[in-house]
Amino acid sequence: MKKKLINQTNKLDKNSVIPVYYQLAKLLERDILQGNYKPGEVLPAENEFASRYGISRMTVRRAISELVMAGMIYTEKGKGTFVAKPKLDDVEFELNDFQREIPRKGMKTGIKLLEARIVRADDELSQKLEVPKNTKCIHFRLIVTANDEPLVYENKYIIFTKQNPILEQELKDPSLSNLAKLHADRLPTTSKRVLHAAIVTDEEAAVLKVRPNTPVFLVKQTIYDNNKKPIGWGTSVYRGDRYKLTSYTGWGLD
Amino acid sequence: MKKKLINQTNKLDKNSVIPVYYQLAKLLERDILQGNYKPGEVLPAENEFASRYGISRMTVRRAISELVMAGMIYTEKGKGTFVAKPKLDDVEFELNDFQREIPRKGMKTGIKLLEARIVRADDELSQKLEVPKNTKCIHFRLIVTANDEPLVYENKYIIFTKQNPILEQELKDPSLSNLAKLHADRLPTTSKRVLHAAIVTDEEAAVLKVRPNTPVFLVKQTIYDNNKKPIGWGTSVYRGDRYKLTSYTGWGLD
DNA sequence: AAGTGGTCTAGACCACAGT
DNA sequence: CTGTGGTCTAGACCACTTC
Repeated sequence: MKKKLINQTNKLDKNSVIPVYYQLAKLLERDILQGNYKPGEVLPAENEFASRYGISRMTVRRAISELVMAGMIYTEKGKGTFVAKPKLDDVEFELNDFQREIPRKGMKTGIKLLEARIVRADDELSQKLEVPKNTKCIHFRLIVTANDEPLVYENKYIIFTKQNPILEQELKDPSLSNLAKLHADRLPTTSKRVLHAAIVTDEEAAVLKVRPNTPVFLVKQTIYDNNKKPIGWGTSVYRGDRYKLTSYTGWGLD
Repeated sequence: MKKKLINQTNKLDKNSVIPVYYQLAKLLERDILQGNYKPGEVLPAENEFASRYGISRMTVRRAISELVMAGMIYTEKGKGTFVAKPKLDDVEFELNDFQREIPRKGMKTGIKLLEARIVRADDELSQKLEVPKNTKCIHFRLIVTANDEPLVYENKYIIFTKQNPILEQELKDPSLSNLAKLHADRLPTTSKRVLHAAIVTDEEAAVLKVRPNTPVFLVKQTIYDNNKKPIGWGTSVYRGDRYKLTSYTGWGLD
């Protein structure tokens, strides 16, 4: 019988001022971030944790509840508790909602890959990705369309570490996190986005087929692995005449 | 002895398929939204709820936990459980963070009230506020400055229902929700904001002292009472050369 | 039937607030 | 001191999934 030896060196201190549920939650969080439990995998049962650590099942549930709220794991009644996949595309200001909204409004979306090639990091890119100059990177240039009208123009760079062919997958989901998964050997866990108000450059105006001085949302995104090291960087230019961001706050929203 | 009669007609159905903690949470939520418990007030103790409804204290705690997560109430160890004040200014895309960041960066902020007078609702305003044309409203025009440099230009309208003098309070917190509290007799509970990318109009450029064609964030906000009826409406123009929005998603952010 | 997570109980001890 | 919320226990029954 093969036994999982995860946590073999880890103990919970029942006499600590730190609550047991919190210790267990952090312990599990660490194991998940370290990859001892991988996304999609099932965790040991609650009763197993309870007997393994000599604590009550309710305490185990409290620990699990913490990670569920953090979005790291999820539960399925009768089946078990599973490690969630990091959602890097749920943004605070929800710019991505528009990509999902467009199909619902009866428009057909498309992705046109303008360019995908290996480049050497210049000054700006080496600084953004925290790598030496001339490091090999993959550069993607693409536009997102709705009913053949350009809506978004994107430039994305991934540190080149995995010799993968360019597949259809890129065209189905050209998000920075997906590109990183396909072309880098480190797992993306965190994403930073900065939203700017801007005016189209001449190049962007030509690609998006808009007049000069059109207002745009300019989003600069960096994705990181679990050690906070950058994996990829990119910019997205959203047509300001077609996009807006909505947010509700307060009570009674249900 | 005076007894609170709140919930006198409300019962929990222990045999329902709906969990007891959920029933209790919804019951409390309704009481809070109806104003039976007001913001800042202390709720009955957990043991009181337990004995009042004949359920375990742990179940009461689970119900309370739901509302704490929803941000409607908060707890203080040794003191009690209290009704929270609706935070209408915590925005999903966190535009307000900049108002708070500026002082931390050593700059002194100021608010300049350009205008505050009673107006009659025109077509657009009557539509936004869902009131008949010519309804009395208060109109505020103001700019927010940092080191005497204009950063934000705002126009705000509140339905006129309370005969209050213009006080210093408006200048300390000229947020739409605060203005509504001061000049309307309905409690604001919900806020909707829509963020646009835009270019300054001539009037805005003059007030903000920026060149024409400067990119800006244009935020249109509506605040509602607990019946989803609008109380106020306003627009805010943020200098795009000074503002940017940042958001982090994923794991390991702590 | 066996195993899982979801709910609930009736206690218990603790740290902290206000008296 | 009493009352409060925070934590924890050792059970229990349920609905659901899988075999």
